[in-house]
Amino acid sequence: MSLRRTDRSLPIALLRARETVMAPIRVMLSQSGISEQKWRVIRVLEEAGPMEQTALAKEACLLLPSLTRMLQSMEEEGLLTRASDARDRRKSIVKITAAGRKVLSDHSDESTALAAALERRFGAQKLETLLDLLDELTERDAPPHTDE
Amino acid sequence: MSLRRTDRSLPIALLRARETVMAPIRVMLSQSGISEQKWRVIRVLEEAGPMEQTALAKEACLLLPSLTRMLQSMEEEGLLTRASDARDRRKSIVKITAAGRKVLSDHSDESTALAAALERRFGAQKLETLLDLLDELTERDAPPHTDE
DNA sequence: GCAATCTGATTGCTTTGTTAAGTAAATTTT
DNA sequence: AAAATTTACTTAACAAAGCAATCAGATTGC
Repeated sequence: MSLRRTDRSLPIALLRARETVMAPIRVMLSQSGISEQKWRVIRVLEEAGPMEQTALAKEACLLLPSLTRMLQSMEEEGLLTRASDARDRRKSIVKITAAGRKVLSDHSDESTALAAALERRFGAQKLETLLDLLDELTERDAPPHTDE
Repeated sequence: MSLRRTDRSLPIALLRARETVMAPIRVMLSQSGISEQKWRVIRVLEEAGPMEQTALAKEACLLLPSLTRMLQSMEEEGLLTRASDARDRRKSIVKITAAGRKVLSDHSDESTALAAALERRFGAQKLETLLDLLDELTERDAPPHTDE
């Protein structure tokens, strides 16, 4: 039995790195009572525009049942709207509202400052390299698939 | 308001990358009914030896309350033991058992194979670079701390 | 030596994750 | 076109995460 050292295990290393990076962001978000997940949802919506839930779930790294529940409360809070697609009435199109955008803009400066602080601490060049590697790893293609 | 593109946001990029990497591992673990979190706990315990819960929580990226509850069931399952420290009876020292080690060895081969497959797909050199960057980012030192 | 504070772990409550089942609308098959 | 299948989302049920409050054992100040 010879498992990798945990700090050379990619899943664990990714998780630890994320915890480090998220710590100050969690502080920021907790002040306005918005969860990490809701923050991701509105960021994706703002970036990608109105979209259906399945795509949104994928982009925001959430499972559809979790998303369904969250969207219900977020709709009640007025952060977004849902409307069923005219062409395909199974689909519901989610769209960010002005109030949703306001949540983003309320935290925009601080969020940018945090990102800048990280960039200073870690190095702009390294950050670019890291992001490139992560994007490449994530590659929206087929999964590794070794067991067959 | 100018937030980064989500794929250039480190927290989101880390999360998406992790989801990609974890997918096949989740398949492996689900077959033996062990959760991702328990897997991390026994890996850390095996690697670092007996340790108190606060340190274990940090290494395994869990909050103490979550860990407390997990340890209760893992102790019942015989994967580990808890004993209160003689010197400081607030602390409880967690130690992996033979049964706990067996869970690791049961998945050792497959786990190694998955890691190897990833290495082939992604490139050994890139993987090394990525792990180095992640380790450096995680750096067990003070957090960024910009708000003061 | 006792009150106040700090630390490590636990418990309670709400939200989220997870799996499975269910519903409704589209698509495919025959 | 009716039946069967697939797709998109929802609901349900239960485990786990996350946060706040609590408890017990140590430490510190007086």
